[in-house]
Formats: sequence, C-alpha cells, structure tokens
Amino acid sequence: MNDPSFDCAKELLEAVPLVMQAIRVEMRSRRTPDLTVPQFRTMVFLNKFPGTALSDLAEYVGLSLPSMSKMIDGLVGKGLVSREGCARDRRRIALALTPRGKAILRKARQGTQEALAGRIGALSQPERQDLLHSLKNLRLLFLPDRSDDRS
Amino acid sequence: MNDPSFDCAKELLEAVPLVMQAIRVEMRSRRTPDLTVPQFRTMVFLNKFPGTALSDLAEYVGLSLPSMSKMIDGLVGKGLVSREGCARDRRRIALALTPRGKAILRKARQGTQEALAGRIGALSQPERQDLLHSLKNLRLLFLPDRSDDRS
DNA sequence: TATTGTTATACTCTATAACTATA
DNA sequence: TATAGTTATAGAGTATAACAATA
Repeated sequence: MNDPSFDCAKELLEAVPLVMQAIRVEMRSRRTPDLTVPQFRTMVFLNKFPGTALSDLAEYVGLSLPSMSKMIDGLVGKGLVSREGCARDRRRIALALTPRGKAILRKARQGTQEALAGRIGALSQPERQDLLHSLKNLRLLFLPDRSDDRS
Repeated sequence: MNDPSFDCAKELLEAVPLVMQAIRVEMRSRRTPDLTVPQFRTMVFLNKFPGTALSDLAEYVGLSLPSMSKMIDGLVGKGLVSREGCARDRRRIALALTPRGKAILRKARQGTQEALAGRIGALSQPERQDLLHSLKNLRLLFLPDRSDDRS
C-alpha cells in the first residue's frame, strides 16, 4: 500500500508514543506535586471552564464517571480543586481550580512546555512553522466527536 | 513569551494526548487479542530484531526489567512471543515473535493504521506531506537519548 | 563482583456494578 | 423513572526490593 495517508499513520504510530512518554516524564519531574496527563488535562479544562460538573468533565477527559470522581477526590485532597454543590440542581457539583490549583497548573504547564520547547528548538524556523501547522491539523482531526452522542 | 518553539510545545501538549487516546482505542478494538501500546511497541521491535534479550527490550520500550518480564510472561502465555535460552550467555534469553505473534502484529498494525489513515484522509495532499515531514522530525527529536547511558 | 532475569509486594489508575440522593 | 455522583470491588500495569543463576 503506497497511500500517503498510510505513511502518515505509520509515522504517527512511531512518533506519538515517543512524545507522549517525554510529556509523562516531564509531568512527573516538576518540583510541584506530580500530575498525570489526565489530571493535567482535567485542570486545563477546569481552568478554562470553572463550574463544570463531574459528568461533563469525565466525558471531555475520556474517563468513566467513577474514575473521574476518584481523580477529583485526589485533586480536592491536594487542595488543587474545589468541589461545591450546585444550587439549581442539587445532584450536580460545580468544580473549579483553587488559587493553589491555578498556580500549580501554571507551573506544571510552563515547565513542561519549556522542556518540550527545548527539544523543538533544534528545528529550523520554517520546520517549526510546518510542525505548528501540522499539530493544529492533528488536533482538529482527533478532536473527540460530539456529533453522534445520541444513540 | 512569543517563542515559536513555545507555541509548538503548547500545541504538542494539546494534540498528542488526543492522538494517543485514539491510538489506544483502536489498539483495543481489534478483533485480534487486545494489545496495549507498550505491548505493541514490544512486538514491533521483536519483529524487527528477533533474538533480542529482555534488558535491551526493556530499555527500548522504557519499562523496568520486572515490568518487561511480566509483560513477556503475558505475551508468551498468549502464544505471541517465544522465549528461549541463549546458548552463549545462559543468563540471557532470546525473545522473538511466534508465527501467530507475527500474524497478530500484522493485523493490529494494519487495522490501527487504517483507522488513523482514515482520519488523515481529510487533509489535502500537501498538508499530508507537511504532516509526514513534521512527524519524522518529532520522532528524531524525541528518540530516547542513547549517548549518555554511562554514568 | 557484576549482570540477567524472576519473584514478592505494593501502589496507581482504570473499569463495572451497586447504591444514594435528587429531579 | 432518569440522572448525578459515590462507594465497593476487581483487574491491569507499573515500580522497587530481594532473590537466583550465570559470567
């Protein structure tokens, strides 16, 4: 098969786990409390959308509801996330980052991005631009599909 | 900070977990026995370098020796990998894919690559070329560093 | 002594099932 | 009844420490 999409797929399968591993290592070597990648994604989302309910968060991050509940337990225990009852629908909870959570997220994100940027710095400027463009494409292509939630 | 490397790093941090999740889902939805991403990488390596010893495999995949030992136990148990004593150095073992392992790997790889290629097919031909080039760059940038193994 | 691999043990992350409280 | 969240329980994957066999 000489399909160019297939070549990309093969390369994706080799490159992505490597990068992911580097991200994981960075995430765990910050001076700040360690964050797993799902925890990090959770915190990024809460930073952007404070007040999110547990179910919505679980769907976005791609975890089961109990798993997300447990993760939030941990983040609340570390003082990184606040969990408050929702007034209008008392079944729901409103999640948000605490000030400490925001600070930790900022440090973790910055540290990880610096480490990644350090490697990327080895590329020429046009190559970096290509990379940026390609990554944006990838993000759009692999965005979770919200269109067929209804069964 | 307006460093272009930093922009790439930020995008990397958003795109890579998404793609990784898609890869994981694909890996687990084959009709063939499920493979985790590390198992898949192990099998790809054994396919390319049959006779590899456990330590070398563990270093390549990025697992501890006991973890790799356990993973190999599982793959041997499923009949996908053969584990034989090495004649010259009887401490070592020689690992390889069984014929069944090769067949499973081929199916898993093909299925996963097809699924990924399906998404990539949405890109224009020049964008796919950029992507392929960028991914090759990433793979080189994030290749585990073999230069400073000695401490 | 150093190296290769295994066993023992424990921890984290994840899931499914059963449950509680609210709508 | 249906939905939001928690608790109970179990399984997979990982690590470190202690061990056995070989070099």
